[in-house]
Amino acid sequence: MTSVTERDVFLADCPARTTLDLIANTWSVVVIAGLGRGPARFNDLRELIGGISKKMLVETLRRLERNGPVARRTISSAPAGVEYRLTPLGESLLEPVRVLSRWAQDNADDFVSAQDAQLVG
Amino acid sequence: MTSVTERDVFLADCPARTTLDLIANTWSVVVIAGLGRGPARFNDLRELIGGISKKMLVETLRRLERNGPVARRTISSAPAGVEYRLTPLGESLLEPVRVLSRWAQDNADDFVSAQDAQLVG
DNA sequence: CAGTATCCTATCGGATACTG
DNA sequence: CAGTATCCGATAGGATACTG
Repeated sequence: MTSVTERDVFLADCPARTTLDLIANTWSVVVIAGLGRGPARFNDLRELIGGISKKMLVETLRRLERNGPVARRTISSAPAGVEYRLTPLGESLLEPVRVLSRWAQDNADDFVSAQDAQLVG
Repeated sequence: MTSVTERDVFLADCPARTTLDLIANTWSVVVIAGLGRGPARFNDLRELIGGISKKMLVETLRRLERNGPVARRTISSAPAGVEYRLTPLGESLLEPVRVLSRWAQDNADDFVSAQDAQLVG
C-alpha cells in the first residue's frame, strides 16, 4: 500500500520540500546543533553562535518552536529566564545536522581553496 | 598538535561557517541530491527539481561549480548541450544531503501537523 | 535577562523577454 | 538547448533603540 501523496523533496508544494525549506538554512542548522549540547538560555545561545543577531536568533527559535523541534520553557527560580531545549523531534534532527556540520568543517579548506583558485584564475 | 585556526560552524568568519552558508539552503541540497542520480543536462535538472526557476538553477549550479562540488562539461556530440556532474567533493557531499533529505521526507507530516496545531491554537 | 519595534539594505527568487 | 538580461516584489538580516 503506497500512499497517493508522495513525500519527495524534488516535488514543489510537497510537505517534504516545505520541511526542507525550514531546516536547510545556516541559522536553523547552527541553532539545532547548539541545542544539541544541551538546554540553553537565550543569551547562552547568542554567545555560542558567533555572528547571530538577536533578531535572527528569536526568529529562528520561534520558527523551530512552531514546527516542533524546539521547546521553550520559562524558569521561575533565580536567576529567572527562559530555557530552550530540543524536543524528541529535535533530537532526531540532530544527526542530520551534525553530519552536515561535520562535512562543512572537514571540507572547509577545499571549499576555500576552490574559491581562491577562481579568484586567481 | 592542534591547529591554531579552528574549523567550527559556531564561529562567524570561519571557513566552516562560510561553507555551511553555501550548502545549507534548499536549492543547493536539492541540486546536489538531483546530481546524485547521475550526470544530467540543464533541462533535465529543471524537470527533476519541481518549482526551480532557470535563474535559481543557473545561480545554484554556478555557485556549486565555483566551490568545487559540481563540474560542467560541454557535449559536442549530438544532441549538443551541457552536462553537469558531481566531482569527488560533490560525491562526498551526497551523504549529508541525503541524510537531511531523508529526514525531511520522513518527518514532513510531523512538521505539518505541528504547524496546523499552531494555526488552530 | 529576554526580548520588541523600527528602519534600512542586500539578497532571494519569480516572470518575462531575448540570444547563439 | 542552455542560457543571459532586466524588472520587480518578498524575504533575510544587521543596527539601533526601547521595554518589563
